[in-house]
Amino acid sequence: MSDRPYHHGNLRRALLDSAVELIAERGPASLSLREVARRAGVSHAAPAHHFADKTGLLTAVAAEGWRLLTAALADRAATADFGELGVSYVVFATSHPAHFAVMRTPGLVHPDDPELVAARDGAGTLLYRGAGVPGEDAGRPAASSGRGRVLAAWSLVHGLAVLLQEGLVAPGPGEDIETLARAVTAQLAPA
Amino acid sequence: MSDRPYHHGNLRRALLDSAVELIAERGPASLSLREVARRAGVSHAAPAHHFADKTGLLTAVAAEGWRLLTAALADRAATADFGELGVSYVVFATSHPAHFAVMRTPGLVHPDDPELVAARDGAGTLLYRGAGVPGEDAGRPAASSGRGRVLAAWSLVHGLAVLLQEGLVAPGPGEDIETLARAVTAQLAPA
DNA sequence: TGCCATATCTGGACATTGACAAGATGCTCC
DNA sequence: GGAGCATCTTGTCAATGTCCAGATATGGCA
Repeated sequence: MSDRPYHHGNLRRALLDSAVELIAERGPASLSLREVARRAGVSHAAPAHHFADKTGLLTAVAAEGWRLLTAALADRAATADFGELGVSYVVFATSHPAHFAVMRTPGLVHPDDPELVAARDGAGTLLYRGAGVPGEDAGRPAASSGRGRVLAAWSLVHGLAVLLQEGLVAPGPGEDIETLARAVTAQLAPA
Repeated sequence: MSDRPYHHGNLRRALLDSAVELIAERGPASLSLREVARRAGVSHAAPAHHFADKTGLLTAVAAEGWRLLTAALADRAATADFGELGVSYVVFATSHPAHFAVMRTPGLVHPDDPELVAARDGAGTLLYRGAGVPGEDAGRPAASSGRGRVLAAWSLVHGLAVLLQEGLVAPGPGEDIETLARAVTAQLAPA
C-alpha cells in the first residue's frame, strides 16, 4: 500500500484481465475472487465496487466474450457462407479459451444480465443469418428444415469447439484448427 | 445420531444419489460436499472415506453418466443408423440433466481417473462406430472425410444437447425432443 | 465363543473463500 | 476551498474443503 496510488485508475479492466488470466491457467470452476484482487494488486474487497459479486465478474467476462465473438464473425459475415462463419466460431473458441469456457460453463453467470443478453443476442443474430437459408422468413414451424438447419449448424460448430477445448478431439499432426473445422462443417448437407 | 445406525450400509450409493439430486436442483457449480453429507444423513467428513475429495465424487457421477449413456446407446446400437444413435444421445442428455451437466462441465472431474476413462471410452466406441462409414478402417489421414464425418456427427449431437440444456434452444410447442433431434441429425450430409 | 485387525463413520480443527459493514482516501464540481 | 460522491481498505462472519485423532461396527481367526 505504499508505492501504489489509492485509486487504481482502471481497476475494472484490470480485474477482468486478471480473471481471464487465472481462468486460462486453472479453469473457471476454481476461480477465486480474492486471488483476482491479489493479482490486480488491490484489496480483497475492491472487486465488489465494480462487480456485485463473483458471478457478476464472470458475467462480465462472458459478455466480453460474446462481443469478441461478434467482432470475429462480423469480419467474415459480409462475404462468407456458413462454412467460413463456422470456422470463425471454432477459431474464436480455441484462441480465447478462457472467455469461451465461461460462456459455455453452466451456472457461472447471471443469465438475465442485460449486458450479457445483449452481447449474446448480437452474436446470435449473426450466427442465425449465417446458417439460415437465404430468403427464408423466421415464422416457420418449429421442425421445418429451416430451423433444423440453423440448429444443426449452430450445434455443429459449438459441439466441435467444446470437444476441442475438452481435449477430446485435437487436430492431427501438421493440421491446423481451420482445416479441421472446414472438414467438419463440410459434412453439413447443402442448403 | 440416535436412531440411525453408526454404519450406513450403502453410503457410497446414497452420496451419489444425493449429489445427483442437488446438482439437478442447483447446478454442478454450487454443489457442496457438506450438504451432500447432510442430505444423506451422515457427518460432514463421511464422504472422504468413499471419495478422495469433492472432485472425486463428481468424477464418480460423471463415470456413472457415461455408463448410463453407453447403456442407452447399446439399446439401439445393433439396428439403428447414426441418426437414431444421435437421437439417443440427445434424449439421454435431457433425461439425465445432472449427469450430463457434470460430464460436460470443464474442471469438475479428475480427467485421468481410470474408472472415468473406461466409462467414457465405452460410450466413445459406440458413438464412433455409429457415426463412421461402414467398412472404413481407422488409420486414415486426419482431415479425411471419414474423420470429418465422425467429428461432425459427434459435434452435432453434443452441441444440440448442450444448447437444449442451457435453454438456448427448446422444442416448439407440441414438439418433443426426439422429433427435434431427428430434424437436426437429418441435416448431416449422407454418407 | 472370544478377540483383534480393519473398514466405516464422528467430531473437532484449520486455512481459505465470498460477502458484508464501516471507515479512509482522493476526485469533481459548485 | 469545501461538499458530495466514487473508489478503495480493513475488519469481520458464516460456510466450505480437507486433515486428524478417536469412536464404533464388522468379519476373520484362534
